[in-house]
Amino acid sequence: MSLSKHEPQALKRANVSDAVADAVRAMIVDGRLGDGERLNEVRLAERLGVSRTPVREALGRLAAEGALTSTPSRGYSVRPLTASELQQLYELRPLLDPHALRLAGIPPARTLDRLEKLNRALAATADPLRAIAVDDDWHRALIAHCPNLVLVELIESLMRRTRRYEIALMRERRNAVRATGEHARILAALHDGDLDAACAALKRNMETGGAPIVAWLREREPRVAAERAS
Amino acid sequence: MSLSKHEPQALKRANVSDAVADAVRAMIVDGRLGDGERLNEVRLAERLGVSRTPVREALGRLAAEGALTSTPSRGYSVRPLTASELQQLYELRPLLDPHALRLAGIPPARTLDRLEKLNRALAATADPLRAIAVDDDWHRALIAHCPNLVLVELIESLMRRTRRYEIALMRERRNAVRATGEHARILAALHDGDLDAACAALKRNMETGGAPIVAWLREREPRVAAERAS
DNA sequence: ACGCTGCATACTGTATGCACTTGAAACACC
DNA sequence: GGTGTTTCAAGTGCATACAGTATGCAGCGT
Repeated sequence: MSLSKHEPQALKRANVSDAVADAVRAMIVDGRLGDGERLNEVRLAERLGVSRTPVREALGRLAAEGALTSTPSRGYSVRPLTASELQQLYELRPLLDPHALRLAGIPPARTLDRLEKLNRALAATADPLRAIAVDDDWHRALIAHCPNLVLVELIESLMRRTRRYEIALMRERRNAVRATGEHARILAALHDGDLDAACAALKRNMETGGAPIVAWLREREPRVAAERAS
Repeated sequence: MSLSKHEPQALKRANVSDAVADAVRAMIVDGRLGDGERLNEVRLAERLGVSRTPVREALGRLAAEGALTSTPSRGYSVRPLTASELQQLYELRPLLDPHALRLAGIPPARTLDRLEKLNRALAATADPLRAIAVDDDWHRALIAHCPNLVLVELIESLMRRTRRYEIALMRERRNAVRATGEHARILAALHDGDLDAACAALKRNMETGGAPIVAWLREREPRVAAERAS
């Protein structure tokens, strides 16, 4: 791990604690902090060049978000997701995303253009990590016009909670599975003005999306548990 | 520290900050803290007999949960829900609850017994505030066997976020609207082993449930805005 | 009388210090 | 050699102290 001991990272945001929260969030999703890893408050504070207080606040908020767990007198650690919990997260998307799309209705032309552009970018992107971000953006754009913002925020939250494992898988297996074909079918239905068909296709897309990641974690889980036991 | 002459909260939990979070949560739902009200850290700390540090941690976590908002240099305040946001919360229940029930399947006999008992208690409860709790319990019990715990937790979170307004309405209008009839229809379908019918009835139940609260807030909203402007 | 400016106060945001708990290594004992 | 005990270091949890910022008010000027 690259640690610049004395000069902290940018920490641009107004509140220091928000900045710390962002920094730790980033560490979690991109794998610098592994599953179940314990966070040392003083080291974190030193590394970021701030005191323990804003660090503790940030960690508390991340715990409230579900990214960390706090065990009494032992501080915070990265909350590991079980394979079954990850599966449950993915199982909600076939329910929520089509509903959001139905509420959003057929997107306007400029959004359809953007969706096609994003899908071409997805096909063209070599970096699998970048592909994950583009895929997320595609789904975000698809439901951008949904009037139920609580639902949109909910879907975003599901995406955030699963992203860490998608990235971890992509780091191991370099071959990204792209859903460009399924996206194209959804777009075709939308162009035809067939909202029902688009929602059905989106549902299928969401049903298949999570399977490889869950399978990967399920296969990997016993190994991790064994490591932890030793 | 001056021993508090008035110590309203037990503060039982192991962590002080958790206890504070619970206390503030309770203050919000039962109306001691009104919409948009600002929280003074020192007064809160004194009243609960602790220092500011755990208070700040608790407030930060409540903000992460969405119960409070933090405005820079002005601290935390109770996050008011707009009528439309409240409506969006209620609009998700007809989607989520039936799905959870379908995943749960027909409940075992002892759960059905419990549901009928709760429904009779709902009909018999005079106190409208107690009735809200019983109704929530009924819906919790209905989906208790749902294997997707993320979904169950999600529904609980929606219940928490709306409860404050249900209680506020019940305080004004003392007449509670009981859904015992709709519950009975759902139970009848479950007794018949007809899961589809039960889910459909539950969907209707959820579609009608939120309307009066949303209407109440929508009617009340301009008045509140005017008060705040003055 | 009205508005503007500067000051005082209150409160938030951050840092630091202290006590207590926990985990583990060293040690004694079996 | 293995096991139970003691001691000690590391680290969290809470309290307090300090600094920066917004807000209300008084006084001044017009």
